[in-house]
Amino acid sequence: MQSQFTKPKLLRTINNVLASSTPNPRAPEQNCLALLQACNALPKLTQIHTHILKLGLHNNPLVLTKFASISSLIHATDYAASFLFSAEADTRLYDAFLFNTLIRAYAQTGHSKDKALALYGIMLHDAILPNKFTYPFVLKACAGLEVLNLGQTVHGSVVKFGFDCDIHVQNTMVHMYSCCAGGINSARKVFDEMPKSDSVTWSAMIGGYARVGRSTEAVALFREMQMAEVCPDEITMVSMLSACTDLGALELGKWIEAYIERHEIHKPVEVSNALIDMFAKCGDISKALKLFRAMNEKTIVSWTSVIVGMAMHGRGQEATCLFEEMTSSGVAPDDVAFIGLLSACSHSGLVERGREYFGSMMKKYKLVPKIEHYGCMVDMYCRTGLVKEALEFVRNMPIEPNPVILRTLVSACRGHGEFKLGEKITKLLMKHEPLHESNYVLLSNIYAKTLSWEKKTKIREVMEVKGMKKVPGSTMIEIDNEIYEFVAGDKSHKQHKEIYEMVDEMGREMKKSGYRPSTSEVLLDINEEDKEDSLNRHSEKLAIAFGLLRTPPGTPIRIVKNLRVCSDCHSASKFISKIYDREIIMRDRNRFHHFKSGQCSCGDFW
DNA sequence: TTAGGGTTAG
Repeated sequence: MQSQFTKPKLLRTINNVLASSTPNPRAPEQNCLALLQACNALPKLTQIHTHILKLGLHNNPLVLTKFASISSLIHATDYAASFLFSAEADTRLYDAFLFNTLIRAYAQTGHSKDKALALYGIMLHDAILPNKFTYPFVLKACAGLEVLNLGQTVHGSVVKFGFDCDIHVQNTMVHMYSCCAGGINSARKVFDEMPKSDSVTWSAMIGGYARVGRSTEAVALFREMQMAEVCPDEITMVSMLSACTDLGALELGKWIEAYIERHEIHKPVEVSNALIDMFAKCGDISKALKLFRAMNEKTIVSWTSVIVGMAMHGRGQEATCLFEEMTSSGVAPDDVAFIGLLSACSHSGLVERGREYFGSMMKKYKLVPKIEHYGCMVDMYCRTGLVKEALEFVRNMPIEPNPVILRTLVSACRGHGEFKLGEKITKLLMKHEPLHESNYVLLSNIYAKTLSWEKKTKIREVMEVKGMKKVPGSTMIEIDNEIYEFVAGDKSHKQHKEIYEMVDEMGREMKKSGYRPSTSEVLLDINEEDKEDSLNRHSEKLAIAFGLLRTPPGTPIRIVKNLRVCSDCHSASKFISKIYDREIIMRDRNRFHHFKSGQCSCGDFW
């Protein structure tokens, strides 16, 4: 459109026709189409709109379709829709192509996907038969809105109208189901029943598994894809890299990188971004930085990925430098970049800088802070022990604090002896979210800390009655391209005997070096000896023991914990890194810990 | 004259 508009001849045409009081009566339709072709801005569109009405073409499907398509190109879909679906319009005269044009426009824009579905509803109401192009748009809208029920209804129509053998429609169906909460198994069912599949089909399913955190299945499916001799493309690679990132599987990630090179797979910016994110979150931040520096074209996503990576590795200072470099290079930060930046300040205890950046969001960059940004600030105050400031900040927030923020406050209260206040906030939370298990866990932990065992037991009983369970802590380790997962007290592994012997040996050696188990962190009403035993069976220690057994001396041990690392395992890892001369790289829910020669990169601040 | 899968945070 841009190039057409700059053509002076077309400009003259549009102005001449609009100025003329007697448009060519023999070809009003062509006249309008030519006008629309040359249109690239809303003021012109409104003039053409008047023109269409003047010529009595408001029921001409050809003109209306062109009107809709041009409108969507210049982001004026709402304007077109209000004209096309005004009270006077006879929408029964419209065809599928006309509807598709608007549905596509709405399905592709961020906040208007519901309008795409509304139009599909009108289409069915007016008995206008959808065609094979309608469904990919409609399903995309369902995927974006994550409306499983509606998606299932649409699935029914697809079957009813006989479009269920079209591979494009089926692929979007897999995508739609995999985007909706609780829909992943339906996605797999559609996937399994497809008579033919291509790289899009496999990427949609692999991406779906990666999205819901069933990354082991994503990896398994990629192996099946190779067996089925379907060639993966760059999009499959991005999905696979997401899965590696989720699993913390550095070796597999490196293999994917090599695969891309070996098969000369096209490397658009999204692939590089996914690689940066993978290396950063799998523990190799220097490689992530190296890739980032080598990129010719950097997008806001590239910058944000590397900033977040730095933050996770406790290099907050460097994260802020990268942010400064980004803005000087002319890339404007968005709200996601600010979440990365603020969490970098939070993770590195840069309170003053965090405050300054938060202030600059509105003043300098005209961005309105969202609840997540307020959350970062509360997190920052709480981590640094500034509980009073955190409470003051929440009181002065222009928006209501969400449960995430309240839970951050409660944790801080527990950590800094403000038990009464913590209890008060938690009870408030439980009123609002009676089925959210972490509220109960928080309260139960406060009772454990204040040695109120009776109250704690009662909470646990309530949880049991309501059928809630605490998410079990687990630690993963990747050895020889296999991923092993341990939970506390795990005996499911073939080598569990050797692992427990190793754990005992580790305990003896650590005690010789001055390690004292932090039994105060064990929130159970048991004696000291049992507490020690319970600490030794933590998933982190089991994974480290397994790593010591199965990897060559002197090589680093990389482990991934699903929750925040416990303080005893944190302290034990320091001792182990020194005693066994091993670097231990641990990713927990929030960040990385690099243990080396008895020290941790986080400086005990996490 | 219209179609499908992908990257950053939470």
